[in-house]
Amino acid sequence: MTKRNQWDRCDCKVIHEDVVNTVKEKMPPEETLYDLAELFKVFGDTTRVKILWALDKSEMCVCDLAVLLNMTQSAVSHQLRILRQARLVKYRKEGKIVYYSLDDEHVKQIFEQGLVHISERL
Amino acid sequence: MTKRNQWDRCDCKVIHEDVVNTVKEKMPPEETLYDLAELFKVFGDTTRVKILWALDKSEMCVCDLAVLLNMTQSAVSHQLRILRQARLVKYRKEGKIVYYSLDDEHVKQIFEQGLVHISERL
DNA sequence: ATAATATATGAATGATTATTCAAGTGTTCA
DNA sequence: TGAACACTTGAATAATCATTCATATATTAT
Repeated sequence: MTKRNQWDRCDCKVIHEDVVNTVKEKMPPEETLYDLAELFKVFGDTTRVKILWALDKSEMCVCDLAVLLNMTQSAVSHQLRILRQARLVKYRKEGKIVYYSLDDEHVKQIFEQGLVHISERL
Repeated sequence: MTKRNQWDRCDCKVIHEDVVNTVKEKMPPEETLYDLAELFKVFGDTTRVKILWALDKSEMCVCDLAVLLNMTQSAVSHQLRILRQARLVKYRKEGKIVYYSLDDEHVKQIFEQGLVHISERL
């Protein structure tokens, strides 16, 4: 008596086998899809979207962003670290003040594509 | 003796007041930025990225996707619900089989912009 | 009607994560 | 030197979320 698992119960794997295999061949490497998801995860937070949008308008220091977003400077700093690690923002120090700015010209385009999608679902 | 809060300790709000105000005026409405983040949150998961990528290549049923991604049908179905709610995929029923396909021509463009960013950080 | 199949879904669980709090580093100014 | 400032960071907490498991619905075949 062979034990059945979830896969054995699906006939599609036989019926659509060639479709699945063709798609499988066309899929990018696992790592690429993972990196892509990780990048979008960074965009998937209101605070970070606000920061990126603000920095697209003007270079700003951490304190400016905290005032603008009405958040603690600590919370902003934590989010800036994530944006730094994703190489979406860069910074320059001027005395004790740290000025952040965008480090990617594609951010705006990604946002715009997202906005198109949002505006279409009315 | 006036109690000081976090905002009182920051001089930037005085120094950079006009910059902050100018940026504030240029910011999109709160709701737009929230929706944008919600959309990217949907893209911010490896499973969903894989599903979207696969559906861009071919219409597929839930079982096909489960086999392709080596996941349980239940897990795939849960993620498809999220993609449906975000209006990124649509479906058609054929008997007991449900075929899913992409419902947005911008998905590919958003992915491509993301890939450009990833490929540039070497 | 019953069994098998394809999919959906609610509850539970474990993992991830945004924010807060407290403490730290480094710089400027008195 | 020391106090104030701008910012960073680690730990704790609370909220969110992906997956699993069990069950439910709908369709087809016997």
